[in-house]
Amino acid sequence: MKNHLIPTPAVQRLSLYLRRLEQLAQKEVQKVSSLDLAESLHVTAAQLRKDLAYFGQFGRPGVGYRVAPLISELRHILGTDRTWRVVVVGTGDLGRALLRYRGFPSRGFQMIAAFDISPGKIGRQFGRVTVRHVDELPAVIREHDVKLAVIATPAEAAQQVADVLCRAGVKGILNFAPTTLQTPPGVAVGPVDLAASLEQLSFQVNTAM
Amino acid sequence: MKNHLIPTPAVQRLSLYLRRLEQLAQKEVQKVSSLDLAESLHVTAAQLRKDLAYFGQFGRPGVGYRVAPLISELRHILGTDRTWRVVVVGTGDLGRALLRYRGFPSRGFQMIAAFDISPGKIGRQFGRVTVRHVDELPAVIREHDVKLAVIATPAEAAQQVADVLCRAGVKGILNFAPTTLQTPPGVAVGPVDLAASLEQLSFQVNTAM
DNA sequence: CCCTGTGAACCTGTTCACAGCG
DNA sequence: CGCTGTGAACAGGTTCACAGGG
Repeated sequence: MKNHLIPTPAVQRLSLYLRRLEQLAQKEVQKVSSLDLAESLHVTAAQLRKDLAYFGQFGRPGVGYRVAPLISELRHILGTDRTWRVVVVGTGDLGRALLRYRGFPSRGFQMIAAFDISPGKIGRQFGRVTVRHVDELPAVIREHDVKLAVIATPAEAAQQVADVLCRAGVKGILNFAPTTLQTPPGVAVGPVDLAASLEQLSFQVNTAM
Repeated sequence: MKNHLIPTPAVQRLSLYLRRLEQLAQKEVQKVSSLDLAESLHVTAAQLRKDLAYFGQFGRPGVGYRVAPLISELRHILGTDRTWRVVVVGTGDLGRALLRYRGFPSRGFQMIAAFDISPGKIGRQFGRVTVRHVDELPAVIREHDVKLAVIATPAEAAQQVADVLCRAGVKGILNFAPTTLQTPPGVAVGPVDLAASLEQLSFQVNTAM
């Protein structure tokens, strides 16, 4: 609903809660209090309750939250109560690892196609998809109504690829290329900078000494 | 110095600035204004200036920032004006991709060893390192005075691995396993949840419709 | 009595606007 | 005159503390 009333960090934590809840469900835990759930995630109980409260009333005073229903609610909020078809562009080591990453299917993401520009890569099979030439991108995206894409190309190619993706109707891009993408309004970008992640650790370790 | 006066998001943006400045340096750009630098990164000029100002006065009024010196300053602040030795634990697809990732060495991170527990993996060569048994972890970490590690194991193994790393003296862990790690004070964790990153896009795409 | 949901207080981070220097 | 550095105003998020329901 009023999306901009909800803090972005709160939505990010929703993913964190969901992940933990699924661990609990696997252990057949039935219910959990905000305190129990929060403390294992380095979050305060009050914050967890507030985060959930942005979206509705899912708990019972005096009892806590029932695990299974809350999982369903969170999946619904995050939009992963359905399966998203995803394409991967760039089939270097990283692209291939993402194609085969086991954590995606169970969370609602299915890698349906991979693209590269190198003749040596095209036709090869990674995971359960065969690599196609980037020229086929728009056709595949339209045919399967793909809304999400992963960019795992070198930085130099990333913007071009993003342009093609946007023109073909993709609405969200997870970008592993170390460059900032320009996209039209309505297309979300999730930047993942692996080197930057290590840099942040470097900074923290450095300043703690 | 007074670390807790500096907003965490500001430090994260430092990585972003550094990345862009290195692109500019490669194009032999000599100087840049806060406005030019900021707009290509979806950040405001005022924010960029304030972020830098937390650490010192690096620009010249009327001129802007000189690219090369600012790169040096940022590297120094982030602690990447030296090379960090890093170990990777877990040599599945993702671990191997990280071992070979070309973006690390140029940003100050050298992968010096890889570890696994599966007999089939041990002894194999990935990138320029040979996979060793996890039992050798403490010895290698102490021998090379390793401060940073990457965990790319299944979730079930991650906490155990983290415990070993912490006991051996590692001070920062980049965690790709989909679980929240418990670490003693003084050990920083950088969580990277790939599925969660896609979930955030899913949420954004969903609520934009 | 336990635990949620929530307004209000608080605090952290961002934006504004301008003084001041080259 | 252009652009930085920065206090002051503002906005956004988090924590507190408690009312109220099972």
